[in-house]
Amino acid sequence: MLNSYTSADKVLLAVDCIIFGFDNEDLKILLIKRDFEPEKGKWSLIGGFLKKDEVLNDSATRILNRYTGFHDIYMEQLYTFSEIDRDPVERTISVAYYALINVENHNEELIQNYNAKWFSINEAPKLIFDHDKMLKHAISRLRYRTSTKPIGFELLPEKFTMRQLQKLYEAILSKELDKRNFISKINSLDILIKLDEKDMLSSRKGSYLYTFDKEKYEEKLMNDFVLNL
Amino acid sequence: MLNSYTSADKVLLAVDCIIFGFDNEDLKILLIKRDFEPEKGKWSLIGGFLKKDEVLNDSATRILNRYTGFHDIYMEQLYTFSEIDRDPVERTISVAYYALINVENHNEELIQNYNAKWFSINEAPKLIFDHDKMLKHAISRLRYRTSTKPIGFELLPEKFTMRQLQKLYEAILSKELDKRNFISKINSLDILIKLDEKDMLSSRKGSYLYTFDKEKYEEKLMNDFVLNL
DNA sequence: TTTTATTTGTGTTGAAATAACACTAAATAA
DNA sequence: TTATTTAGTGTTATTTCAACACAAATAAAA
Repeated sequence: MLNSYTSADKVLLAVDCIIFGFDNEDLKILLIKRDFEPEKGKWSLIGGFLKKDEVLNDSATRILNRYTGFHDIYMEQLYTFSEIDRDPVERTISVAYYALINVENHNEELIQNYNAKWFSINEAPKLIFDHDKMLKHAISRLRYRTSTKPIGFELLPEKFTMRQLQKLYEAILSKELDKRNFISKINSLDILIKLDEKDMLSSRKGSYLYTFDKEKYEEKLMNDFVLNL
Repeated sequence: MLNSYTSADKVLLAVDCIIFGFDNEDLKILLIKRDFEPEKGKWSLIGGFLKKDEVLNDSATRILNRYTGFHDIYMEQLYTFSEIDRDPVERTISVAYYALINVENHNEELIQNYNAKWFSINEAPKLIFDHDKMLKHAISRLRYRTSTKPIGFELLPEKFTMRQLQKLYEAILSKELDKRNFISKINSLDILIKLDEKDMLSSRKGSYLYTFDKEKYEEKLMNDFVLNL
């Protein structure tokens, strides 16, 4: 029976992040053009290596911060990928995370520095290694998430219209939703505050702006629920 | 920018398995009494270390085989745990898996050798390290699984009664179900074959035995579905 | 000033799914 | 023969879900 720690093999542990954003039309992911070998010049998820005295979540946070400049990013562990040759350089196990951020207020400069770019998930280029598989997983998890947790706070601007929220759900679920049914389902969650203010940019009539009721939102984040759209 | 593989830290990667079984009454887990330090004599999930040239799934399979004697065990990766001091001996990241097996036909001898024992999930002892947390995760994942995949083939004997199947669902979901509603929902899945044979042991009247229609079952395993009980 | 075009905002209704509910049938044991 | 136990089986009310259309507000164009 193997009971000796010292005889066990050690491996490299990477963390790769699928960063989702939303531009009022499409669901997007942030990719970088790798500037080192192997696969230099190819598109890749952002990632890095786990440090010796670092918890995985902290590692993901550090990596996310490095590429976006953000602290406090919503993020969840996804799955751990371990195919032998997934990384041709050296055996590397990768723990994938996905994150949700607001496209609008992230750091342009950082994006430039890192040769990063937002892609619609439908128009994303082929990615290196097994990153395409990770992305698929992430999308599927994000879809599931819509049925058990509120979503939007992390992806939308502070104030947003009902239409924007609906577009977000449509982008994630990749299907069209009925406006009236959507509104009544969302309202039944009781997490929105209707403001006395209209957005006049997107229509002649103008549409009311909403914000999330942060307390109620976070309470739902903790305690799941069911939402069938 | 960190782009050097060689400068990254390597860590120990463990695999821990939550093995679920079912005894017609309770949902059970297989635990072992550790026979080495640290925490010698305490109850623990079965586990081991990932080998250098091994994929995580294979590692879990190997470990499951060692303790149960089974090949072809149904198994899914759960989550990766990485708290710094989760293992007091050395920094160890652990990838948790859960598995479903049939309590009846597993290897008694192996259980003896390893000081293993089945516990009802309600009566499980405190476990070492963060294994309790892993167990919680696993139960929650198993519950979710009932709503998207068929379940039972892995946990029940070849032939079983409707009541047994219901008891299994009740044990997993930890709630009582209405017999008539349960039967009609299960039947609508169209994965059972009613046999021309009765089990006379558990009642005077005797109850029909069923088996899974393996093909249909596996088709549903691949393609999810929705089952609300 | 009037007309046109565009997007918002709002309820009802039929269909489907779900949850609640109770009695008879079969067999063995007393 | 009677009593006991568990199996087997449908209906109904409630709830949820999906489909559906038109008027109101405004800005732009005529």
